[in-house]
Amino acid sequence: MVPKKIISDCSDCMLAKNCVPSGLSEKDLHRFTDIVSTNIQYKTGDVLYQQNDKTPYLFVVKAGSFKTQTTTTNGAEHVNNFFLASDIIGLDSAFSGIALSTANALEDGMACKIKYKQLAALRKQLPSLSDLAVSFYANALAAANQIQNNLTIQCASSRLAAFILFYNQRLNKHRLQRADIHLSMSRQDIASHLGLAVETISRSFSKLIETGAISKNGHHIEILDIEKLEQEANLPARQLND
Amino acid sequence: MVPKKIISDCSDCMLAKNCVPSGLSEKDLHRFTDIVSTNIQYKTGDVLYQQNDKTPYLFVVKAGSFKTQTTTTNGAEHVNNFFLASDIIGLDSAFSGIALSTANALEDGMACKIKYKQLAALRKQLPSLSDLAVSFYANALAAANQIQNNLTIQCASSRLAAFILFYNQRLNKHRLQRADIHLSMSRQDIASHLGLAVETISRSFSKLIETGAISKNGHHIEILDIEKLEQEANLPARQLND
DNA sequence: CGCCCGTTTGAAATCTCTCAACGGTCGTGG
DNA sequence: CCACGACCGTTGAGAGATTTCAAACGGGCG
Repeated sequence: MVPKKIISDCSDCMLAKNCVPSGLSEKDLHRFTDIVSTNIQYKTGDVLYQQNDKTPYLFVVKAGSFKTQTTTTNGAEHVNNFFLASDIIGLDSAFSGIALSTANALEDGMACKIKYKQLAALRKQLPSLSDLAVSFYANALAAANQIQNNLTIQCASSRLAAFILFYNQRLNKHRLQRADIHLSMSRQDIASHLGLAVETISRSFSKLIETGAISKNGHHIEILDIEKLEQEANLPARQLND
Repeated sequence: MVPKKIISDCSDCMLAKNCVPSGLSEKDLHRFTDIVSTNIQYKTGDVLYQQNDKTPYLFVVKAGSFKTQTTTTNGAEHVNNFFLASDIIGLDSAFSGIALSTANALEDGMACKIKYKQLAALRKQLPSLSDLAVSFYANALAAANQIQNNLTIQCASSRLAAFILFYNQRLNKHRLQRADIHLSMSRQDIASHLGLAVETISRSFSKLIETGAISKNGHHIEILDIEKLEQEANLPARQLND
């Protein structure tokens, strides 16, 4: 008997259309399932790979959320990115094989682990995978540019507003359009990601609540007035904070 | 007669080892030269492509320097990136075919223009090009992460120091290790890129000069003490500015 | 030579950072 | 079951940095 179960792991996957299988014909799918370990469980804090270590894998987030962070020479840490369902972790590192950052789980979740070299070999044989790889990278690059833009917003509460909008937009890619957000990362992680102090993050949340743009209960955020939030994110510089 | 000249354009190119030809055998090179316009001249301010326009091309910088910038909904502009010799412009846009930013020349220079769709077709036929494409994207992604990290540096003069180091590092990829830098962009461009006010950029330059890390004459910078500059770039937060 | 633009410098206003204290949650241990 | 401590998040106050507005300087160009 053919091991049908392994194949169905990917063919039944809700996220297959955003993952490698979308670039494969049904008859080639098994060539991918041979090099992927699906549905690996991770608990809060579990590490996918460590900065400067060898990383022979790409990871696709199936459930939960993850973050990548880098430690600079002086010991300071910076959270580079957050990853949600269907996001691919390790695109910047897998090609060279050396991890540029440390990746770990923000909450209990699942991810699929792909052997990068073998995926590259497959890509060279199957033209459709080549386009898919490029599209993954192009999307990651576009997202990085978006984050860059957000980081240059001067006003702290605007930067936070932009972050919330960006996060919500990514959440809504894989669910019905909603306005409630579960922020799985700590305030410290948000602060590090946005280049602000923790206290400033806290105060910025309060400010966004005061204006009526959002409401908040712990790590649970609700967007009450998305237009107001967008307007808040687009403030030209430091000002209008009363 | 075969149009030998066009082929030699790329085979004689100093930057060929960093460009598409490095992924091609000699016999396949003509297939690339058919889809590239080499050594197009650009004058200061010339636009390669405009945000939201269709962009069927990738550009490889041959000489001079370029920038990409995005205009947000409120009209604010942000300089995303600067491009030097051998850099590829348009990786984020070419796949979708819609420009995410506007690209233009910072000074008189040259670039080679590649028809993206035909390059993609070629990539699907030639496995070595597939790896090359991924390596280009992985490098671009790593650079974007580096810029992200620099943007979260709190102290303005540290952020500028990190920018200068990053810029110098990129310049030195294609020249003998040197310490003199020609900054072809305006202070306004640097300010926009780093998310600071123009005046702050100016003052930060003065600060770096006072410490003896660099000297400056208009757009010409010289790194006098690279260790001091690195130390300056690694300051933990806002402080030590006297 | 004068004008325009980009850059630099000065001073005041504003925002963020830092330090500090407080409240709340959670897990542990008595 | 409750008390305690640790950790996270919030709020307050002062110090410090950057922004803003303003003006002066300098080089390039007509």
